[in-house]
Amino acid sequence: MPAVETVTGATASWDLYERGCPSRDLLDRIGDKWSILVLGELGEHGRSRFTELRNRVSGVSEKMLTQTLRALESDGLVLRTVHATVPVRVEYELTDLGQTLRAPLRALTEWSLQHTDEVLAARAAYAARAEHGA
Amino acid sequence: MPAVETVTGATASWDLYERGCPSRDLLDRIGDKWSILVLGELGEHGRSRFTELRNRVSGVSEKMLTQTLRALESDGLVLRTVHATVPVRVEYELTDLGQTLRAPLRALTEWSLQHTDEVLAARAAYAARAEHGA
DNA sequence: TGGCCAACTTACCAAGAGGTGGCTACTTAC
DNA sequence: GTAAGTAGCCACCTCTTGGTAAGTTGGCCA
Repeated sequence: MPAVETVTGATASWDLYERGCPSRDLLDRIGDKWSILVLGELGEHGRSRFTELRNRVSGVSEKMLTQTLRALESDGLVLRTVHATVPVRVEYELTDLGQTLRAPLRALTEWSLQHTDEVLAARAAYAARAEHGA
Repeated sequence: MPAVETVTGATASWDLYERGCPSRDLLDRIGDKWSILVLGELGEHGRSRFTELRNRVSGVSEKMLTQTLRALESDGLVLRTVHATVPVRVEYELTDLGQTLRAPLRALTEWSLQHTDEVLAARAAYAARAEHGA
C-alpha cells in the first residue's frame, strides 16, 4: 500500500489510482468547479475581497463561496486576512503554494476555452448518431 | 482573450466566469474525479478494455465507469470500439482531441502528487489553529 | 440444459451538494 | 429611528451524485 512518511520530510510515494489516496482527494478538491474559478480569479486579479469574488465569479452563492474559500484556506492555498476596520474587510489572496497551482490550472482552463467548439461539435455528432441508431 | 473559430467561421468568445458558459461546463466535466483518472489511465496505458480500466482505477464502480466513458465518448475525447468477437470485447482509447488533454491533465496530477505533503501539513495546522481558537 | 463470460443496464436507496432566506454585529448615512 | 452595507453563519429543503446489487444479451462449452 502507499508508503507515507510525514513530517520528517522523507519521500512519500502515492498512487492516484489507489482508492483512499490523499493525492486523489486533493485532486478532487482542486478540480472542483468553484475552486478552479476562485483560484483562477485570485490568480488573475490578485488580492480580492469577498464581494469582489462573489461578483466576478458569476453564479456562485455566498454559501458556496464561503465554503470554497474555507477549504482552500485550510489546504494552505489561500490566505485570508481580516482587517478590523469599520465595515469589516476581508481579503483573500493566493499563498506561495497557491501560486504554484496557477500554471497547471491555467493550462486546464485554456484547454477548456480552446476546445469547447470541438467538444460541442462532437456532442452534436454523438447525439445525431444516437438518434439515427434509435 | 478566448477568441475561437467555430465551424461556421464565426468567432465565439467565452468567459469562464460567466454562468452558463459552455467552457465552464466542459471544465467541470474534465475536472471530474473519475474523468481525470480514466483519461490518465488511457493516456498512460493506451488502448484498454473495460475490465482493465475497472481494475486499474481502484474504487470505481461499473456504473460510474460506464457513465464516465460515455460522457468522454460523447465529448469526443475517447474512442469506443466494439469487437464482435465471442465474449464481446470493447476497447477504449484517446482520440486526437483527447491526446491534447494529456499535458494539462498531467500537469495537474503531478502537482497533486508533489504537493500532497504540504497540503496535509496545512490542514493539520489549520485544524490545530481552529481548535486553539475554540 | 444450464451456466458462464464481458460489458453493460436498470432499480433502488442513502448521503451529500448546494440553493434560499433569515440572522448577526457594527457603524455610517438619511 | 431606520436603512444600508460587509462578511458571513445557520436551518431548512430539494435535487443530484453515486454506491450496491441484480438483471441482460448472446454465443459457447461441458
